[in-house]
Amino acid sequence: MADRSRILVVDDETQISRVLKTTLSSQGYEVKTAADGEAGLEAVTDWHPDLLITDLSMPKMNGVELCRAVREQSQIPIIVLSVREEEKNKVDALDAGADDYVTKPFGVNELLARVRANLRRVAATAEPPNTPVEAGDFYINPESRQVKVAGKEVHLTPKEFDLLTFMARHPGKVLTHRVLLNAVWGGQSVQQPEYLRVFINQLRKKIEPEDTPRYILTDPWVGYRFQPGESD
Amino acid sequence: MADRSRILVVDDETQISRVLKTTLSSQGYEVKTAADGEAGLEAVTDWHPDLLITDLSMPKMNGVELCRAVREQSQIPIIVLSVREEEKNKVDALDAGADDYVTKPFGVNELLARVRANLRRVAATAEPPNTPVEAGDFYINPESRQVKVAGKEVHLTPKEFDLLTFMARHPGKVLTHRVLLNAVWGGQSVQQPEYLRVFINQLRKKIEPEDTPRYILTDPWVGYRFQPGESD
DNA sequence: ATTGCCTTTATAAAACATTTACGCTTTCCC
DNA sequence: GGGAAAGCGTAAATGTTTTATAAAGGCAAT
Repeated sequence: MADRSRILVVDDETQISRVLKTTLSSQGYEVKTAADGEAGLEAVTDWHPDLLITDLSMPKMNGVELCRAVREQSQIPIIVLSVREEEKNKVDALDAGADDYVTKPFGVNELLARVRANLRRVAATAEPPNTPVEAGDFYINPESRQVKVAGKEVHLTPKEFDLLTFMARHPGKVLTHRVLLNAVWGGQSVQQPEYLRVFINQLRKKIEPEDTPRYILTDPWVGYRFQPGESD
Repeated sequence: MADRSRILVVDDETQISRVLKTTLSSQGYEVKTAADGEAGLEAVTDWHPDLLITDLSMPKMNGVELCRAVREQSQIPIIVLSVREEEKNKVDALDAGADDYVTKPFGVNELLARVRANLRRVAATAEPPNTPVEAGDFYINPESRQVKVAGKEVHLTPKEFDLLTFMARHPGKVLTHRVLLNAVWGGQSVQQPEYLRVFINQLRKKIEPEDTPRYILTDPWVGYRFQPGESD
């Protein structure tokens, strides 16, 4: 990442693509453009951009579908360009995995600010995957796959372990069903929310000391939240 | 933006235009006037004002049409001047993208307060949607879905959360029923205004410390307005 | 055949959204 | 003015979706 950040722009209006390319290039970014969703997805796979800017309405594959497809393979920030006050579509896009949206017509400076903000955010998020997680009452060692809760060792099955580890890496945040399913079972799976309930339940039986959950909290209609213990 | 803010006044009554120009200029704003909607739109395109004040009934192009046309190209705050008899038009204008309204006859200080409030609001707009909203007594974190009011945490259901978040992102702005319903329930929904009443009520019960609303204000016949606390 | 784990299925309970109802106030219209 | 209509706040009933939980079926490794 010491290199220049790569930005992929997906839009069927060549006029907008060209303006964006010029503007972003002048800021020191490396820029590529694609004219529709399919080409965009291909470019994500081949070129590995650090950030994706995409229009919502496009031929071949629209913005929401593109978001979903990209999320199958990558966690890069996605900024969506939407027209007018279509709050609902924006929400769909955000649900599909987009990180941000900018409403057309937009100022160049606004877009640049969003780009910087999103690149900065992921830079702060990156973490070494094999470091032990220590938080509150929990100690999780990914290498030995050892788990201790309040000093006591607990035996977890692989899926249980993956689930707990992922949640422990994002303490306090609400993790939607989609995110959790994707993290543990991978993108292409049938992704049935039932899995999640079953495994959350099993995890709780092994982890929660009392009857009412204290570590794994449920946010109805949204997802689950992991609270490692003591303080917030 | 270190420059003086530019304000465009669109009104066919030259008497009002003149008064506004004098008043606003004395406050350090740079002011231009236009006598009808078409001239106003042209001035928006050419002069790029930071804020627009417009009358509703005008020759050539009325205020509602002007709002819609301006919104095609710009997100600047729009304050609408309306008279009692034009209640309906006022709501139309707000739906068409206006941010605020002042009813004639109005006091100069009232108008100045609205101008300041609306200029201040746009100054703080280039944030990704997942950044926490901090305003007045409120702290709203979309990522953890955590809400704090005056330091105390409050649990909100998803719809309540969506509603509050949307309002908090547009503090001080008049939000019509249509806009709110659209933002929370989406366009194609049945859009019954009853929903809004019920949820506003529930939000108030969870948020308002006293009996008389302080944060969520109702604008009768128009919609609601969110005031995060302290000032204006 | 046994064991351990993942996947399904089934069902009761909980959480939430929607709808209905009603008293009150404000506007509208004659 | 005065009655009708519409908007608002509020509480409560109803309906739907989501969740917790147990348990059965399947598959691979031992």
